[in-house]
Amino acid sequence: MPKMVILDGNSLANRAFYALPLLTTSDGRPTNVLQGFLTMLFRLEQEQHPDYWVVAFDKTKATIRIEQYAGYKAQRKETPEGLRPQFDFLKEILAELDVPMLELAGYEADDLIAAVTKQAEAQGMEVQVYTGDRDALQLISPKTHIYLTKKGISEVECYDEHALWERYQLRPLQIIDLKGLMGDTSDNIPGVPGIGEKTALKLLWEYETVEGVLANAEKVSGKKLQSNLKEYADQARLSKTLATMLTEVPLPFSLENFIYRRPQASKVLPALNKYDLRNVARIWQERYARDGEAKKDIPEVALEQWPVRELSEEGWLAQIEQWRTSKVPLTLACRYEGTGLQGGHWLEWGIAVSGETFKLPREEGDPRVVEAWLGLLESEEVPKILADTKMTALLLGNENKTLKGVAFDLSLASYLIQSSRTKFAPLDLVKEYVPALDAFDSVTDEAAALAQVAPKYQAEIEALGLGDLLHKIEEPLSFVLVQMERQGIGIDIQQLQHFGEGISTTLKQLEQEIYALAETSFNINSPKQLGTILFEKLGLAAAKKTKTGYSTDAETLEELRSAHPIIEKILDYRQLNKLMSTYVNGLLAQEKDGRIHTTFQQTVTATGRLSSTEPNLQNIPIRLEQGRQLRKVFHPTEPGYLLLSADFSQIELRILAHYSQDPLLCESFALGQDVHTRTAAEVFGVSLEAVTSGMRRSAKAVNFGLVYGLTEFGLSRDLGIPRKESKFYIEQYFKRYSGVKQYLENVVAQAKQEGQVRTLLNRLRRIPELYHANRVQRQLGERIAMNTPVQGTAADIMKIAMIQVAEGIKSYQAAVLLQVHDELLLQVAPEDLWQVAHILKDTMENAFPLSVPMTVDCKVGPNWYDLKSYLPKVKKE
DNA sequence: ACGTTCACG
DNA sequence: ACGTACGTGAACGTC
Repeated sequence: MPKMVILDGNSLANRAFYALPLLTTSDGRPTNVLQGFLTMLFRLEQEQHPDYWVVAFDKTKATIRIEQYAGYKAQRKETPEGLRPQFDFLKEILAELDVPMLELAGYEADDLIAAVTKQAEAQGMEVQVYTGDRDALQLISPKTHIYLTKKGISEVECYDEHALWERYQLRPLQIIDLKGLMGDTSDNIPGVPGIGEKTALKLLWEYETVEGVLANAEKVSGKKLQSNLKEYADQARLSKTLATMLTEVPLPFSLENFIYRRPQASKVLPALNKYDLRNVARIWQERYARDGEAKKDIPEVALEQWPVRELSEEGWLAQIEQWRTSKVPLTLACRYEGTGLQGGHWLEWGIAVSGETFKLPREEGDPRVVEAWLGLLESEEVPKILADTKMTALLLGNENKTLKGVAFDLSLASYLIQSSRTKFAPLDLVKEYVPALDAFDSVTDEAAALAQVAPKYQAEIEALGLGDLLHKIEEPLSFVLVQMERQGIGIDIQQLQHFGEGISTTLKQLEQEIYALAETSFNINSPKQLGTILFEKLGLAAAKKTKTGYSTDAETLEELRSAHPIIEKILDYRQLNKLMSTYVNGLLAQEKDGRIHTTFQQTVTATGRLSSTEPNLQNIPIRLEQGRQLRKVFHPTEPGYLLLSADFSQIELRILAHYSQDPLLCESFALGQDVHTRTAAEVFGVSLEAVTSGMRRSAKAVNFGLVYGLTEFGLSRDLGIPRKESKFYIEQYFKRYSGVKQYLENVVAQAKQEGQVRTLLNRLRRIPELYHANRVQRQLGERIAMNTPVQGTAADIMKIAMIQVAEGIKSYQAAVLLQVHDELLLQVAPEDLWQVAHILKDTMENAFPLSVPMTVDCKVGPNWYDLKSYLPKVKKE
């Protein structure tokens, strides 16, 4: 049954005005009604999911009732000063929210509500009326429920026939009689003098209606009451008439005008911000985040069943030929066994095109048909719409076929629209527009569904300006990642095992020493058991706590280093155990034919970076020498080849310089200075020559922090200095680098306005945290707003570089093996080293020119540990 | 399934 | 008074 929700605008606004303290915008406009009304509106929207909704308002002209009774509402006070303007503000915001409003000259909101209710009931709808006015209880019916505001405004109480009976022992229409007898001072309905709610109820319980009461006036107890009923009989009848909500209103339009449309974030947030309605914006944003971002203003798609066309072998050949020449986009679904790199292979294809589907199974298929089909998949000319380009390309690659002609990748599109999404399976992609869908019945069903939602994704990509990012960066990048994953990186298993044996020996020793010092054996890997030993048995002072108990992380233990000899052993144990379990054992488990093939995830991070799994080759140790040794086991897959690494120098700070145009930061890069040294000179007010290593270290931490959204706490912790000192550094920094300060403030302010930020290449990240009820979360949102454009732009630039590098080195004996955010690792034949290194450096430095120069440092060597600088930086004139 | 810890940029 | 630097993935223990 469709659901119609009707709101009594005037009544609710009044309620809100009196229920809430008088809040104002910074320039003094009152907003408490807006806050109260909208809070309630959003709550009911979320809880009730109306199919139709409308807010009714009084029209401030003479109403029919004044013709009936000159005194009607005469006693009513002037609308209070603070309330009146809020009606206009409210209507303005409701318009932005696409909430239909209804007002009609000569009628009160009450009457409009009654008329809409009756009409909606007649059309078989369920009706909910939200009001603070008990008069509306007269509308209750099996189909209509009234929601009365409780104490505040956002709390409501639902009345149906049963609840009404519980409360008053009256039937809905008797509410009119109740008012006829007792009157209503606020509307100046007189009623009968001496009759309040108590007496009126008693009379109605006995005699049902005003007419019944008047007819039996002699029988009622109480002389004064009897005489009043006689004297004011006409007034009682008139009062009853005045209290009756009119249902015969000539509504100038149909209920279709009240169809619910999901408010659009792009209109809602600016409208709320205009009135400083931060709390309301927060509620909206939370709801919007919970519901799933992309659903916001997207209509659901009604999936059609597309018929499956059966073809003979000759028919298939003819059909494939027809697709080859017609070049209509084919939407593909693929069922397969195994996974991309583990020799997985396709089982059947679902093909959807122009309202029809086709199923091509590998098994019964005529080999000629399969060959022809694979030829089509390899054709650049035939456009394909796919759910997962990378997996498809890997599967085809397993039989030496090269996927070409990808016109639209739905997973990547969805990721660009909602970078926070976690599920990109075909069913998830379709469910975004067809929430009720549970499963696909067949591969043709899946292809048809994908084909029907694809235009929605395409439209959304266009609307958000993400087309170039999708087609020029993410889609081409998929193919580069496929090459890299297939190539893998060489790993020296024997060396790794040897490395592991050394660690094992040390670990066993440390284990025994720890047990001896603790005078008991326990599981050192259990933070819980370790905490008990350290802080209870050994009585060490617990500094931090976690949710579940004592904190035993390295930072905490470091503080205790001098307190007990066991601490140092534990820290060593932890470090070695990490190397052993995650790296030695982890990598050994992943090795195949002397190589490691990672999987690069292209739709995981919120910022646009890649991630690497099974194994993660983006977090191989480097900072500590002991772990760094591990890099010795990584080498080229081809004998005699060299590893060539290239990393962007200070890419994030350069992007910050570009964004902020801060003169000092830009100059520093333009002159090719050491940026940390320059920062130290500025912050400490000394010459470049006078910068000490300590000063540089502090400045470096500040520079790092900047990119993360600098905090006093973070900096003080990072440098191990008091908050006061870190505060001083930050102040000094922003004094000198005021352009950076200005930029960071601007990006946060803009993010709060728009609820999102973008990178230089237009990548989008929505930031619901900015509107979270929790302050800590909101501050996180601000740091995200500062960090994402910088980190995300770096990711964009690296992706462009990867595509160009892969293309640029094609004719050389070289391959890209890994990407580690700001580093590319290649292997190259010695004879091609010089040329490939030049191409690499040149391509990366010019992938996306900024207003400051980009510098790439190259290194070369036999393995990932022994790398020496190559192509030393050329001083620019 | 979740929390803690720690490896990387 | 609180809880904090941004972005990830893996191993392990605990529930």
